[in-house]
Amino acid sequence: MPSETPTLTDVARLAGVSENTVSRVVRNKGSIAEETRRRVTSAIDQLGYVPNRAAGSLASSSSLIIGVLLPSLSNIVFPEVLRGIHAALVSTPYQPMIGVTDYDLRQEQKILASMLAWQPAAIITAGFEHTDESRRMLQSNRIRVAELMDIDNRPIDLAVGFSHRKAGRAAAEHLVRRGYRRIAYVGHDWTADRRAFFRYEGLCDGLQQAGLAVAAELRFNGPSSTLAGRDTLGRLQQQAGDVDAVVFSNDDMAVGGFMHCLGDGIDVPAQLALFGFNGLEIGQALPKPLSTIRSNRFLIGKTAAETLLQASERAVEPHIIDTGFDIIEGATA
Amino acid sequence: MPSETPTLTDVARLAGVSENTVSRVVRNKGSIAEETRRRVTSAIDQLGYVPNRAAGSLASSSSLIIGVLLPSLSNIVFPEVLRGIHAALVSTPYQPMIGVTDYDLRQEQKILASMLAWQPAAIITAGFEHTDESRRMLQSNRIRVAELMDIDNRPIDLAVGFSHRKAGRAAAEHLVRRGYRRIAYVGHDWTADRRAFFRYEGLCDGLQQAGLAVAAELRFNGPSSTLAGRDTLGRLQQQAGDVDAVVFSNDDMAVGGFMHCLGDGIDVPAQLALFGFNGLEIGQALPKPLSTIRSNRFLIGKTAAETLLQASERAVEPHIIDTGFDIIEGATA
DNA sequence: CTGTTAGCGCCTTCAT
DNA sequence: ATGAAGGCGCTAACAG
Repeated sequence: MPSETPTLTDVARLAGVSENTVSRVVRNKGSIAEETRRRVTSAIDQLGYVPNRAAGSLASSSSLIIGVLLPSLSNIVFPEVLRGIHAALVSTPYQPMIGVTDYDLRQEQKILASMLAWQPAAIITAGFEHTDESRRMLQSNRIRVAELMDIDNRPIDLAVGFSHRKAGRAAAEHLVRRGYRRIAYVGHDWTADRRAFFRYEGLCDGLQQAGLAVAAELRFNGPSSTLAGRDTLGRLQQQAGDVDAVVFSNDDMAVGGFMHCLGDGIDVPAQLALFGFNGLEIGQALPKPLSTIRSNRFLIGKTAAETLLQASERAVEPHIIDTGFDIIEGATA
Repeated sequence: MPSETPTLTDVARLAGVSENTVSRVVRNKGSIAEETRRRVTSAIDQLGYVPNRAAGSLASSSSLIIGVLLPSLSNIVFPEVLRGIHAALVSTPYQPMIGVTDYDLRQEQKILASMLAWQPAAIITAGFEHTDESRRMLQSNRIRVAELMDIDNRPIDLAVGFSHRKAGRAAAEHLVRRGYRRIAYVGHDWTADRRAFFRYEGLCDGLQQAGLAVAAELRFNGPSSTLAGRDTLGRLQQQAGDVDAVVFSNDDMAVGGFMHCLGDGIDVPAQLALFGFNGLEIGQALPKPLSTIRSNRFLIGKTAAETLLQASERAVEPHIIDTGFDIIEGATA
C-alpha cells in the first residue's frame, strides 16, 4: 500500500521535474512556466502532498510558527487578542504556538526560550515587561517581535495597543463632566497587571486636572473577577460612605460592583455611579448598560499579526500602532 | 563573536564526547555514566545550548507539538479547556499549537491537515464531529488523538468529558424535584453546538420520565450570549406567559435571562425559576447565585493532555474518561 | 556505556 | 526557467 506520506521527491517524480521546481511552486517563489506549474500542482493534488514543516524549518532555519505569549487565559481579554491573531493567520500558512506566563516574567523567559527552539517567524507578547535575559533573546534574534496592549513604552520592534494612561484620564474627564466629584477607585492586584496601574495613574492625573483627587480606594489582593468586584465595593462602602462614583479597574470588577448595588438596593447611577474598563459584552447586558471604555482586543491581535507578516525584517526604528479606545456612555455613569 | 546559536556538535566538542552521547543526555534516554552526564550538562550550560526542535522532529519524524483544535475562543469554556491543557504541558517539553475552527468542519479539516504537517505528538479536539477526510487523517496517523467535552460517542482513541445527555436529564430532575411543572427551554443555535442539543434531549427525557414535556421553547438563531439570553427570554414570555421555570442552553444565556427578570421586575425564583449550564463565575456573582451545572472544563483539558502523554501509543480499544458534573444548587431554581 | 554511519525532507546556492 | 549538489541539526540504528 502507498500509504506513506508523499514527499517533495514523490511529487517531483510524478510531475517529471526536479525537487527544486516543486519546492518553488509550493513556496510560490521564483518564476515558473505556466505549464510546469500546472503539472506540479496536479501532481500535488493527486498525491495529497503536504509539505513537512520540520524539514522546511530546518533547511531554511526559520519556521512558519508565530509564538504567542499571553499572561493568562482566565481573563477573557487575552483569548480575544488570540482570536484576533488567529483571524490574521488563518488564511496564511503560519500557525500560532501559544504560551501562558501567568504574569510571571521568569515563566515567560522559560517559555520564550523553548519557543525560540522552533525558530519562529515572530513572537507576539502581551506586555513590555521582560527579564533582562528575555529581552536579550528578543533583541538579538532577528525575528520580528510585537508587544501588545500598551503603547506607553518603547517597544523592541513593534507595539500595538493604546495608552492606558490616557484611558484612565478619559474616565476621570467623563465623570467630572457628568458632575461627579467624590470619585472612588476599586481595583485588583496590579503588581502583575501593570496596565491596571497605568490606568489608575491616568485617573489620578485626570482628577487632579479638575482639582480633585481619588476620594477613596480599595484594591482586592488578587486577580480581577466579578466576585472580587462585588465584595470589594461592599467593603469600600463600609469604610467610606460619601462617594458618588466608582471607577473600577475593569469591567469584571465593575459588573461585580453592579451586583453589589442590586443586592443592597443602591440606585445606580442616582446614588452611586459605576464606571468600568474594557467594554465586555456582559457589561452591556446589565439592566443598565455599563458606562465603560472599549478597548479593542480583537483588533490589537489582528493588527499585530498582520503588521508582522507584512515584513520579515525589522525596521530600523521601532514602530508603534495606536488602536485607540472609546468611551461607551452606557447608563451607569 | 561566537554569537551563533550553539548546536549539538558544539556541545559534543566542548564535552569531548560524540554528538550522540549529548543527544542521549538531552533526551534522557539510554544509560549514561554519571561523569559523562556531568561533563555534557556543564557544556550545555556553558554554551546555553537549546536543541533545535525542527531538526529533532525531522530526524525522529515526530515533534513535541500538541495540536489543539477548538471550535471557538469567544466562548469562555474553550479558553478554560486550553488552560487545562497548558497546565498539563507547562512542565514538559511539549508545546501547544492551536487552531480555531469556528464550528466549521471543513475549516477543522484544513487546519488539521496543516497541523499534521508538523507531525505533532498528539491532537486534541473539542468534539466528535469530523469530516470523513479528517477522520481518516486522525485514524490513519498513529498519533494520539483526544476528543473532548463529550462522552456520548465512541472516540477514535481517547474521550474526556461527561455525558451532556445525562446533564440535561439532571437539570430536569432537579427542577421536578423542586416542584416546577411548567418548564420552558431557552437556547441558542445548536446546529453547530451539538452538545447543547444533547443536553436538550436529556432535558426532554428527564421531563418525560416525570410525565411532563417542555412547556415552551425558543431558540436564538446564533451563538449563545448574555444579550441573546436576555432578549430570547423576553420574547418567550410574550409568547407563553404561564411558565414557572426556564432551562437555558448555558450560563451565558441564563445570566441574560436573569438580567431580563431584573429589568422587568420578575421575582426569581418565586415567579420564575432559572437554570443554567456550565457553572461560570459570573452566574455565582449574581445577587442570587445561579442554579446550574458545573462542567469541569479545566479538568477536562488537563486530564486529556496528561493521559495522552502517559503513552505514546494508542491502546487497542478506545478509552473514555468521565470527568462528571455536579449540580450547583444556587438560588434561582 | 559510547561511537559510527546514514539519513530525515526540504531549501539554498550555484550552474546552466 | 530549471537542475545538481550539499547541508540544515538531529536521531536511529547498529557496532563495539
